[in-house]
Amino acid sequence: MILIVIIFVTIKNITTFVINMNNTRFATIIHILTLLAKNPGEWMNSDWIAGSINTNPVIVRKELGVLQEQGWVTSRKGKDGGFILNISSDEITLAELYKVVKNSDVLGKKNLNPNPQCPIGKDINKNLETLFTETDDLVFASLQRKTLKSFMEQF
Amino acid sequence: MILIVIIFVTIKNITTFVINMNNTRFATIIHILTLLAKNPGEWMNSDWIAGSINTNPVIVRKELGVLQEQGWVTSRKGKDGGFILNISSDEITLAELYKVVKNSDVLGKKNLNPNPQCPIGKDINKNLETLFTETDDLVFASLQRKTLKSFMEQF
DNA sequence: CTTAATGTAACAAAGTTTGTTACAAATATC
DNA sequence: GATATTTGTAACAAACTTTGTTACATTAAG
Repeated sequence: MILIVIIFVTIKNITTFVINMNNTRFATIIHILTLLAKNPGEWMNSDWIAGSINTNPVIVRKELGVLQEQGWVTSRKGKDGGFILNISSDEITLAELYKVVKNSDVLGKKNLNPNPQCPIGKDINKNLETLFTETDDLVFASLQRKTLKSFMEQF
Repeated sequence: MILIVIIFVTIKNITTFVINMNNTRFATIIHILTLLAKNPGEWMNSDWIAGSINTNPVIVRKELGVLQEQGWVTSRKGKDGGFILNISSDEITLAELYKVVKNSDVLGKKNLNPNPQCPIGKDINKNLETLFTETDDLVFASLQRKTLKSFMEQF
């Protein structure tokens, strides 16, 4: 008995139906900080870090620039240069990390100009704002209870 | 017995994960459903709905297609056609709405191929998965306590 | 038959994120 | 001082997402 099953599936324009927000920045900076926290006092360079994450050293340096602005990291140029953690890992909460890379609300964005002459359109964004803020606050509160140290100690 | 299965799948532009929802789909579908809930028994057409949201009717019909798949909405073609709510608004939680539109974690996507020879890289995605899931569950639990009805009654 | 509406494919435009190249500036070591 | 190495950053390119648009087949009412 020969059963030949040919399943031919063509999926077109899949992005129309799939919500995708692509952003690895949280994953990237927590990876960087975990590496630095695990290697205190060592000047780790962007090439090495990029090799661990499997990304580009320039991306790593850009993110490290952000982390320096927060005062969490110090850099040293030149030979044997690199980056070290500038603060104890239990002084950084994941909420602070999230804040650094967050660029929209958890539930997304509001539509820009709902119709002010429609009873729903008139108030939708005010009511969404309440809902979106409440949801974000919940995430923040949870992340505030977690530190880089506790994350790092899992490794 | 010989079983030959040929699965030929052409998938264009499928992507994987996301950080913050950087889009308006949640706002759009909750707007649509609020309109329908506020006008029970009325066949509202996509043009009218689009006018309230201030977007394109085709976008609205696409989203309404998704809502129909959930069984929440019924459509009628032709003259005097349109859409009505097919279920009581207190039977739809915002968690269900979110699920329809969400395809990524709140904290974003993971880096794809962290270095398995690095102690951090080796385990980072496993540990991020735990954190990401916990955060998502929190959001989901909160939204599960809210219904379309309670949202709609604010207007 | 005409008019009006959904359903959906295909494409276009706009926007965002990630990766790359290039090079100046800084620093350690010889 | 010369050399090698590393950060800092701008400018650009590539890849990917999201939203909007056009077009038209299908359905239904009158």
